[in-house]
Amino acid sequence: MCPSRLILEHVTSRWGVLVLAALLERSHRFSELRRRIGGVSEKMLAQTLQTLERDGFVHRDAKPVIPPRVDYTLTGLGREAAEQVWALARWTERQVPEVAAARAAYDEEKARPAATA
Amino acid sequence: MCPSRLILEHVTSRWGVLVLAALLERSHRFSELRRRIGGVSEKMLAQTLQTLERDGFVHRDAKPVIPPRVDYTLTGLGREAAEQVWALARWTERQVPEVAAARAAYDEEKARPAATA
DNA sequence: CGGTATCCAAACCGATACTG
DNA sequence: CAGTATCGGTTTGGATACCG
Repeated sequence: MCPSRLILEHVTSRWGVLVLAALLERSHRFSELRRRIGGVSEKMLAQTLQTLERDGFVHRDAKPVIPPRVDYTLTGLGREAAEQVWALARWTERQVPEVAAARAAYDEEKARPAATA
Repeated sequence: MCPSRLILEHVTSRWGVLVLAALLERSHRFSELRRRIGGVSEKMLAQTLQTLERDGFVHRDAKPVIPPRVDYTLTGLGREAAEQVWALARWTERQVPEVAAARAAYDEEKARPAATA
């Protein structure tokens, strides 16, 4: 697989985008992220965060206190990535109507038994 | 799921990016794409192309000749999308060394039983 | 040539239970 | 609070065989 694919992968993964978007606004604690994003399991959030940390996109700041407190912050690389991905997501959102129209046309075309133009 | 996710999904899917990149250069026939991309099964290529066509990113031009000849071309929307995604992929490629370094540091950190800073 | 249909293995992901 | 471990359902995707 092309090397960049490995990065694009988590950058565009289901939860990766949402984590990046949340952190683009400000740092978050683990449960804050979980509540903020909504619908993500602890497992997936932890996994996503680990991958992002591993690749240098987020910084994990674990404070040795009780109860534990861990803050996640974007690194410089992570901020750049988040901005890129966020821009793409925004562009995509603007195209939603056009895509919806294309889908409708496509479905109608397929539904039609034959003929017509 | 957020609506834009559905579009981002195929735009950033394993083969979607590669198809868009290939078509960004020029139109391709089905088997041309298959050879060009390499490693993609007929099934996945067909599926990818159908999704992209359905959403209005590529135009499918089937000529009623024997043997069959089908050309795939980017639509305006598809070209925009391809450029965006391609730009992101290029940016990603430039960051590969930085990410590799981050990974190495991360792995070394994990390998270390304790101490040091 | 340009697909579709079927089968099967692997990966993904959520729910749950448990730990430091 | 911030995770890890395990299990099982769902989805994904490749190989193969076949059709127009």
